[in-house]
Amino acid sequence: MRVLASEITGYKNKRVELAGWVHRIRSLGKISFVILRDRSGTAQLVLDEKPEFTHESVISVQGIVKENEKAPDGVELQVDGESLKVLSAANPELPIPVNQDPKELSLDAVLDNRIISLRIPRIRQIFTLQSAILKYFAQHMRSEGFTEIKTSKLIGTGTEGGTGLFPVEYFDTRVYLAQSPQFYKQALVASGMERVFEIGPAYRAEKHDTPRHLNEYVSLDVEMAFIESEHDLIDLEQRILKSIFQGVKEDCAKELEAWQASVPEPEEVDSVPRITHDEAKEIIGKLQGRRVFEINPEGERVICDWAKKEHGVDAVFVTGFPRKKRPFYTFPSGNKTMSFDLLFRGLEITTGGRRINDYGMLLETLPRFGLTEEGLSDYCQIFKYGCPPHGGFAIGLERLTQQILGLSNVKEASLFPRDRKRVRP
RNA sequence: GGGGGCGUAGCGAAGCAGGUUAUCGCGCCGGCCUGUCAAGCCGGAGAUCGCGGGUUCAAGUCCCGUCGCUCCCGCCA
Repeated sequence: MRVLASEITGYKNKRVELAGWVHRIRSLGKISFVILRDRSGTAQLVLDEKPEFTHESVISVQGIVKENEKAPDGVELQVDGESLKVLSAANPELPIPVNQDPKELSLDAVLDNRIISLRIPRIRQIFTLQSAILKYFAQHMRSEGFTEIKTSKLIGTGTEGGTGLFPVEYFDTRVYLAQSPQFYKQALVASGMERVFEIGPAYRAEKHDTPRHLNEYVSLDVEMAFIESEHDLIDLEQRILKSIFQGVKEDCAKELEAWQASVPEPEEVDSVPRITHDEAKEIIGKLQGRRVFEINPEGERVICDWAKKEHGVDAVFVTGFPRKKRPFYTFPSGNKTMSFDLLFRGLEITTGGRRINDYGMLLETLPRFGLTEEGLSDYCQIFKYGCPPHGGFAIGLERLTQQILGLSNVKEASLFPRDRKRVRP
């Protein structure tokens, strides 16, 4: 019966089968050591002959688990040569090394050879951690009575004015890839679900090419009824982040350690300051010694450094964005809005806010953004027949992953990133 | 969309006051080796120097164009 590499310690002096990829071969002639890798980790095999297989071939072996202080983990598998099976031979000329530190590899080499680079333990850890984020996000949402939804990614019109749309040929008409599930999650709140969340792709046809942009990313979307202001949403996001961070800390201790990374403690999440857009500009201006008109990426880093120093946490909620900086559906508050961003370790990972839920207010607002009721008739329908006050936000999955691990490029946090030039593999 | 940097073997790099056969590490192939831990030692193969054009007796090296990558800005999650 097959056991996992990480489990053999529990099978001392027993006969077991291991199966996996050949991670490393150290042949000394009459004795050879092979590091076998499977989803759980690695184990050392001892062979009495020179291996005939190549690195990264998939093999299965049987043997007795023996204790030996000279073995890497104190135990190793003394392989019964007869039992060795090469299940799938790998070409010896690997495009990139799997058993070396990937820090030396260029991002291009890693992404061009994605199928192979994901075998590199350190790289696969990124996605183990990302999986934990997804798990604890969904778990937390359910614990607060949110319904998980999956909405169409083919839409008739855009929602996030300003951001580009990818046109899609749809029979004899043209539709677009959704920039966000914005309209649908609002519609479902109004449908009576009250609280919904969606984990799904979002598409942005921006020609940006930066270490923090993807043209396709995974959005952790939340929308909730019966709120009064963005502060209810910030409270919710803090609870979500605490769950995610605690879960990641429990499940991914190994990954965090390997990456020399850490997640904020619950007290730190609780102490993330909430400052207005105007206050943020003032603080950044003071620290940079010049007037600040917009919060640019450098400003985002500066304000997070400030939060770290003043509040002991490397994150900040920025509220009160001016109306013209936010989409038309954002609930106004004077010439500001009930909206917020979350900057985490110098990068924006969330945008959200209360939405306009009053039909009349919406109709008044549309012209200010050059929009018409006719052009947004489906959307306007949501508010015609009773829609509670509500709001929501979205967390960028890859960005959150990137910031937790300190990755230098968000593409590293996407299994198969799509950017301006890359549509493969 | 604007600006900077870089393209040399499968991977990572050196060579760039122009000058014989383009160098190093890892990997790969062959040999030796019974306790390896990025094993070690010996030998070997592997490069149209991104592509196109130009200057020159001579171009990886200089000039122009082009493609690709990368970083910064704008915009966003």
